[in-house]
Amino acid sequence: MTTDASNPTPAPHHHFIDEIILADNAALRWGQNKDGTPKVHTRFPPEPNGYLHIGHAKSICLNAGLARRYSGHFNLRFDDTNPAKEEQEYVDSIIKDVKWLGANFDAPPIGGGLFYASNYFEQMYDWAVELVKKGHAYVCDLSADEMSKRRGDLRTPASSPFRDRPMADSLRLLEEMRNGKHPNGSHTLRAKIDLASPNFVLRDPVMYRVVHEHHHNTGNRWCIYPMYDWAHCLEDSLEGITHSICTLEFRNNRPLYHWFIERINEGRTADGSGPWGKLIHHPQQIEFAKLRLTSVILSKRNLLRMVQEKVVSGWDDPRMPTISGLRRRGFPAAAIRNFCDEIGVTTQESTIDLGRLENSVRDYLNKAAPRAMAVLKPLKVRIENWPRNADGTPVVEMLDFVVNPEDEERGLESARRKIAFAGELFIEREDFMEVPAKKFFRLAPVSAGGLEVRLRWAYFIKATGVVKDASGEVTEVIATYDPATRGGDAPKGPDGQPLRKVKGTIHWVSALHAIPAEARLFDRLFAHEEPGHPGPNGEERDFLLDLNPHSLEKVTARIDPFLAGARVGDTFQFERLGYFRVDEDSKPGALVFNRTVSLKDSWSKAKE
RNA sequence: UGGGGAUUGGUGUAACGGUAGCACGAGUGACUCUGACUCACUUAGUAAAGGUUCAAAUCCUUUAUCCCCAACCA
Repeated sequence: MTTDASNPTPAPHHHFIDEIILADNAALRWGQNKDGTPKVHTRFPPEPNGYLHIGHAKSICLNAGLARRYSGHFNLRFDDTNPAKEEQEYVDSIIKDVKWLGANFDAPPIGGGLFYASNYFEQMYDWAVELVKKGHAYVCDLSADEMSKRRGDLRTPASSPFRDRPMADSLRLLEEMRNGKHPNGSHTLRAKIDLASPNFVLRDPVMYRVVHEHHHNTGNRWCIYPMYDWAHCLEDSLEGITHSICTLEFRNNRPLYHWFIERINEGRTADGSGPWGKLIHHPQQIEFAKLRLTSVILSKRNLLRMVQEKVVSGWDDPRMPTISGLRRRGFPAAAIRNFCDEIGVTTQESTIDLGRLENSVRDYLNKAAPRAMAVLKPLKVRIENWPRNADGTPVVEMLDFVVNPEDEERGLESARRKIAFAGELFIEREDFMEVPAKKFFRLAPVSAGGLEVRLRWAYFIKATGVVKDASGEVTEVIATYDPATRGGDAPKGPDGQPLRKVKGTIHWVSALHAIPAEARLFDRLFAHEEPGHPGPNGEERDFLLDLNPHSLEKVTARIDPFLAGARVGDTFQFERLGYFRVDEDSKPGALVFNRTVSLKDSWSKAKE
């Protein structure tokens, strides 16, 4: 159903990272490829400790997009340096999600490859030994608690009694740590930088800690694991990354990123003639503002909590902002990409209205999704003057239905299919009012001032009466149709113009033919724009207090029998209702549709 | 309290000393076999105060507000 041609990606917006790359390329700062083009190599480096979400999509689109734009390469790399939090399940889901988003790390033209930080552990260890030998690192015996106490504060420096430990001792202890001779928390390897630095990141940061734990990739080969700062710059260096793009909170870490590489490069030369061999590649770190969305939680910690506390059905609950949740909800990858491009890339933190994301989805699906008719909350309409066969059964007519009037290639001439009409149907309960409000263009009894309306692609009808149950609720509408309006067009006069017009067109399904299906209607998960916003006295509040109790509504809809053949993942526009995707929970003969997003509705807005 | 950053219409984002523009939203209207889509018009902004300059969103000074940093997380 979905083709890229039907939705050309708009020209990408230029931002400050483009400026940096353009300047680097002009100066050939990162050298050239074999064909002479300047090198550009980016990466997306998730820790496999959770599922990816829309915020990661911004980073993925940025990094892969830059690689594409500058004929560069893009890597997917797992920053798997903490076995305590990481799992294979997350690795698998991340690979799937990144591919689904179209960031082709494993295929030309941008594919740079799939990598694991854990595959570099041996090299990292060698370099750590090198730093000890160069006098830039030492083994510290302080416990985490003691180290924290000795961290100092804004005014006072940190301290460690092990800072001047002889190099030989540190070398021996580091090897013992690696060989499993020491328990968790007993020792760390620390960089010897500046215990009085106003930047806490530089107060002799930990490079390695002892963690006796199984690792999803390296198994039990290691019991010391590198910290982020020590590992990340080396991973980038080993992969030849030119532009290491991360989020704003790593700004304080940038000096350390450079410090480590510079210390390794001490005593190294371009031709390898120095005592320590060849220089290693020194990438550039660039920070940008992460995505924030109104009414959306985007922290792995809190998303994990929602999964664990079963506030949602799982990481892929269609209300979740995870990539897997959005996919299941029906957000196309191309729409997410368009969104990420539209919102821009800057260094100022901002919050995007969730409506922007939904608009990107509507824009895309409007062009791409075939139409169908379905009724969410049915109200029966009986057409009293509908003809019957000799045996008393109603006549069944087959009418034309346009598959997608927004199809750019063919417009209204696009494919048509047949839909059955037999005089008895369901319309949306909302499309009928016993006493019509002002500006209500839909069905209402003629006696109450109701107008003639069009049943889409079928006939003009007028409501002539209602049937009510004991409680006074309308259970059925009696109507008459005009046979001269077959197909939904009014008879035309000699000038070719229709002789009359109707204000309202409503959707319907044939009561004799429609099939039932479950429709899941979603609203935002949180009722407040800033979940967990501070209370009236500035006190902290649990973000779960802002949960929207009405974020999920299930209804039994009546749908066009044509949809019986729909498969999981298929997306349709149910006319006037929104876009719906067939959910994984569907079973043969029992379809489940997720409403991806509703159509804009200026009538419901006008009512308010 | 130290250090590092950020402030342009309701929201997001351009303008790199020389006409404050674009998008989204909102409003109005047109069109319409989806109250959708599309189209037209309207709306509204340089955080504050000083200074430099022929000229300041842009440079300088001060102030205000917000974000990040004292994990053996990333």
